[in-house]
Amino acid sequence: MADKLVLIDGNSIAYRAFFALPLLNNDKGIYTNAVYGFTTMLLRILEEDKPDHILVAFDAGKTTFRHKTYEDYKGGRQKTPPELSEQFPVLKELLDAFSIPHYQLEQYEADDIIGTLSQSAEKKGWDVNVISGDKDLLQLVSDHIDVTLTRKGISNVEKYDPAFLADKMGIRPDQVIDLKALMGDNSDNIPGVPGVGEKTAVKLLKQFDTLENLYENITEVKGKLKEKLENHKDDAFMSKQLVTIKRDSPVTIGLEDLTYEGYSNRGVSNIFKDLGFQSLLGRVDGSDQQAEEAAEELPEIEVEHVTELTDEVFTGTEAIYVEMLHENYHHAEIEGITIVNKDKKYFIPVDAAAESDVFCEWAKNARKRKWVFDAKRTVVALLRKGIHLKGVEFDLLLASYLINPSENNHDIPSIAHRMGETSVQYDEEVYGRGAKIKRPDVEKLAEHMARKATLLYKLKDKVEEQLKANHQLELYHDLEMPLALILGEMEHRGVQVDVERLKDMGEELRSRLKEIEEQVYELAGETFNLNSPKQLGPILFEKLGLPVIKKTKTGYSTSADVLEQLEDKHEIIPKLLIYRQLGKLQSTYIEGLLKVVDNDTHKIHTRFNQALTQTGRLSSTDPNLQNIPIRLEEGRKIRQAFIPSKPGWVMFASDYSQIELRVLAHIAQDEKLIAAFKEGRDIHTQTAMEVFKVEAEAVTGEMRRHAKAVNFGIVYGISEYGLSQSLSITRKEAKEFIDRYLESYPGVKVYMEETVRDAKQTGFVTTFMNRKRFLPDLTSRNFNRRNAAERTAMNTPIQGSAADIIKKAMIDLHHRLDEEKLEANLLLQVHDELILEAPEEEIEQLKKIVPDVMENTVELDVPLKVDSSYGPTWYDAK
DNA sequence: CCTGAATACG
DNA sequence: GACTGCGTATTCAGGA
Repeated sequence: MADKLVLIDGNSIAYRAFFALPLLNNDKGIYTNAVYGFTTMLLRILEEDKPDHILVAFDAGKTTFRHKTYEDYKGGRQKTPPELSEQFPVLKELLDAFSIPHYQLEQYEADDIIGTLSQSAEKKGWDVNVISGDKDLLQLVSDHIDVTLTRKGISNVEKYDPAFLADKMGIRPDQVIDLKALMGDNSDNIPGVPGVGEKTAVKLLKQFDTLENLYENITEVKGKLKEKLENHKDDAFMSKQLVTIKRDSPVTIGLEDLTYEGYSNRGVSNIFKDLGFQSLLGRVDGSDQQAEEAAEELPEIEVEHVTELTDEVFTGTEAIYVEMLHENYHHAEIEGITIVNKDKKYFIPVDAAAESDVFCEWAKNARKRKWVFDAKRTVVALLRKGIHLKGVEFDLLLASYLINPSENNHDIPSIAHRMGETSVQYDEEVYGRGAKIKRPDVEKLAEHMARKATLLYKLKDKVEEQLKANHQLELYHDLEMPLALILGEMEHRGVQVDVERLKDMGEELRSRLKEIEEQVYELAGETFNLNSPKQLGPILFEKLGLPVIKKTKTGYSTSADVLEQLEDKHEIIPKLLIYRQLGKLQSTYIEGLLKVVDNDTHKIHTRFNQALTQTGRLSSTDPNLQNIPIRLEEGRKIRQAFIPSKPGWVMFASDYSQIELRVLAHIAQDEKLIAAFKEGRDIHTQTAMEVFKVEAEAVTGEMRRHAKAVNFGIVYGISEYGLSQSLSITRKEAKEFIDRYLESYPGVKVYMEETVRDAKQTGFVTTFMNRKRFLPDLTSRNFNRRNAAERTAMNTPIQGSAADIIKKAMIDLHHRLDEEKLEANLLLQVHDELILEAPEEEIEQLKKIVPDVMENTVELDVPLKVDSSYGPTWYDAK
């Protein structure tokens, strides 16, 4: 096989990576985002392309030979930000660690180096892959030279060969130069012919083939275009000269210098550690060996293995850590328990603990203080063994989440490493990952667990200080910690499921799906995998000739909103929509739920993730019980399978009405919005009256629908485009709506502006209860990122404060049910509603108590409104 | 084993 | 001119 050479345009890729990734700096305070992005791309190239030769080419200095032709070459270009320039030396160090050659040449650009070397390589019969973000490089494409361009960001790439280029742009590689000569390039300050864009240029080239030929036959061009071409003939030819990549630049490096023989794992992982690229460590080979080495560097630790427990083990305050090697603590086997206090470290087999009165008494004594990581996980797991853990006073997981929800690794070793404690290995290093997870010998296990438990001790004061500085102690102690225990109870209790009902629905769906499937094949004239958009696309848009509405990066979009627009164009479309709808029900909600129902009890135990969302909401997994269908009747029937756990009981549900808009009214202190809610008016009608300037009687259904969309949009941090899409109106009309909305509710307008301004100052936004969210992208130079961050700044205090409120309501309700000695139990929380099960006799009381608690858990300047309902199944609680 | 498209919820 | 509404989870196909 031919040798493979990869040539990377270093500046271009670093530049792309820099703007694609948030401006993160590592613990040493140096910016690393460009280096990081470059590295992920490099690792992928090495893994996928497996090159025999490689080079990273860089631009040299400020001036190039092109400046002699044209002084203003690359003029007007923004100066490279210093945050990026400072990363180039680091990048070169990193390449050295990878043993990858890099090269630059005075007076020449990376393009010319690549152009020259790719020519020589091609002559030798090598296959070349050029990697860049710059379309100019496409002129190098040939039978043996592919050019891979980054699209959005850096992970998203497109590989061009001559055929793909022809398909995509309609031109040959050598015409790329003529194309650029005509259309110019703003970023390099290449003039081209003003008024000629890509479309016109391609058209001209299709007709005339080359720039030279175009001007020879200029008489064939008509009108304004001809005039423009003639007036800027010189510009066009100079531009052509500028964009032509030199294929004979005087490089002092040869193909023989580009041989790549792999890198030293040790060197690369050291530089990764140095730069703080923890997540990439797993991608360099030999991590086993590395783990061993890391383990050897750990300080000695002495763990006492005990099976007979005595009171002396417990000092009054201990860290307790319960290990499970699998995520789902409702089923995972407990590997052991570690107790660490200021004196000693103990490892206790779980059965020894469960059988020990001393241990169980200690556990359930709330006056004995316990420090843990993930109280909910710990408590639920121990409960399965009959151990009731009480007196939890510190939860490192929740503390870490509150300090910065955007950190995505809230495990003990990651938190510790962030805080400068390296005395622990990552779980993956000790236990392995994914399918390779395995229990180490008990000595190793005990040591690793003890190290983690010890860190609870070490980190407690630090994180609590930080919570205090953030004014988050109340949020932590009075909201999240008590909530964790309530959620634990809910999860452990589970929800009863009517398995037979689910199976019956599944049977019916199965036959209906089969029927539709056959009809679709009939209409398509062939069979294919109906679940594959990739296979469906060509059938719809090529074979059946339906109009293409939207494309995805991998092909035609066949999403529901596209299909809906094609609904009357072909009989097959409605069938597809129904197939999708029913297929989702079958696979996710029938089969998916049946898989996780406990065979003995017929209950489902979800897990609520309390330390995940960026806004403070909960999420639910394994299964997700927060997205059980409701909007369409077909799907809603799934809820008939969720039933009370005892005969004579009912499902009882209470939900907040428009909590987010009410929260908005309160924080924005908008008088009109507040008044509307105080007077109990229909808020969407009210908005319609304001926006359309009409009386209540004159509000049509259409007007109300539009007003409703605007209200939603406002909560999400509206954009004209977003609103225009959701209402299928023009952007101009959408803008009109938004402007009129903000005129009508001036308080909201001020709130939106102030929130974004303050957030830019401080770098974060907060909620009612001082939940924090950092938004580094607010200062991004990337338009899209910045805009998205601004919308997030507007939305998070609203969504997050609503989350605070319902969480507090859950705690209050839990107390209240206790006080009132009711048997009713909380089962689920779905963002703005609570689902309980209760004896029928309690219905009348609950109808008062639950809304009472939810409505009064906080006092806002607007009333909170709660609607309740109940019935024999969840479906009926509507 | 991971990613992207699609679809479910608030 | 940027190509776009906020927050989630699961399933399937398809490519390493």
